[in-house]
Amino acid sequence: MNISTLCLGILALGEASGYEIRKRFEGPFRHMHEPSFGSIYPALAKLTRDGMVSCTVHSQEKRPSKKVYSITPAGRLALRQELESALPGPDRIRSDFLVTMLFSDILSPDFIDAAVTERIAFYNELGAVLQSNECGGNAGREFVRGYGMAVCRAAVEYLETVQRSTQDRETLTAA
Amino acid sequence: MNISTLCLGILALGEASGYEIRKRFEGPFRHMHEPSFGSIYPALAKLTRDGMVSCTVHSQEKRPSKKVYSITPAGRLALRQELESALPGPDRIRSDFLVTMLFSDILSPDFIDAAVTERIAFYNELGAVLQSNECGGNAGREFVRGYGMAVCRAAVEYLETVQRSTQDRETLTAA
DNA sequence: GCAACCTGTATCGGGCTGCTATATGGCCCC
DNA sequence: GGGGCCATATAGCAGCCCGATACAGGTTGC
Repeated sequence: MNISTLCLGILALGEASGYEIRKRFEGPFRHMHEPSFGSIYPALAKLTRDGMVSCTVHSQEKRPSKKVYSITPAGRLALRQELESALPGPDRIRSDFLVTMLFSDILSPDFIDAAVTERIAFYNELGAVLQSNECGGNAGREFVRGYGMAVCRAAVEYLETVQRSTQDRETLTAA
Repeated sequence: MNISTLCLGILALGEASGYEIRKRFEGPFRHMHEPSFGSIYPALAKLTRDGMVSCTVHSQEKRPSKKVYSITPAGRLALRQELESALPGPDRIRSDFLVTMLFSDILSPDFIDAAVTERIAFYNELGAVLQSNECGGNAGREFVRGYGMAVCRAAVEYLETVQRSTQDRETLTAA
């Protein structure tokens, strides 16, 4: 799965500009992928060259004009073939947080505590964003939303349990 | 957080070869990072050049000889400074599975069902690997293990709930 | 007997991220 | 009122990283 396929998929749900595609992965989809502008714009250019999408320039008042892309029938076909060509592979994860925690023995307890506290706040916020995003309509969107919420909840629960047990230990040591 | 820092951290837990570093991220750590050989070997070469690690060749009978790397005092200092220089940023996730599910409306129900079933099996297996890995000793390792297990459990629960409700709907439709 | 797989190191192409540039307008604060 | 910062919008580039490949010998399995 490359960024071209990802863009094609988003455009299958409705036309959008490169900027708008990126924005969709900041709100309620940011737990599944976060493509950068540096990969989205070249991907759209290539898709246009290959006839998978068509592009029309929309002039806007008081804003820069934007290029709105629409998926073509050829694009829709290619998208289905690409997605169904194989079962999705395992998620690629790079968690700086978990790496930091893995080496917690050589770091200061205050730093570790701050990292955990920040992470709890982060997942609480993400959970709230997912919950408030009613979105409706599309079953796929609902699934992704529900998945994100389930994982967020589990992460917060685990982090809070660990934090409480750490605090208890400190209280005991102090006493 | 780059691969150099990651390697330095692993070496802070004990000396290892490039191959062994990779292996550690296949078993119980594969939910946090999966660095490739193509990034590990250049990283180790650079760390050696910079005096962060030292390298000795171990000849082995009936096996290729290997280069075993050890962290130096300078490396230990640099690792702490690097890790404590900022709180860890958000996880970078690329989930082909969630992307596929997002576009489930335009894919065949059989394919979606197969993808969900496969994913349940995957997380069940990962959960089992994490559980069986007693590891002990290091608090960081315990934390990462517990986190992985919590997330796995939540994912499986959610996926199974969705799958059951889909089956119920099919039963209703058939009746 | 030979195919398939494991240990082990290393390189290379290409994909992607993060940063920067560029242009324009709105908002806040001093 | 002007300086700084943020949002919209597109685009290019350096550098990091992944996946594939090469190479070499050993072991397991049929």
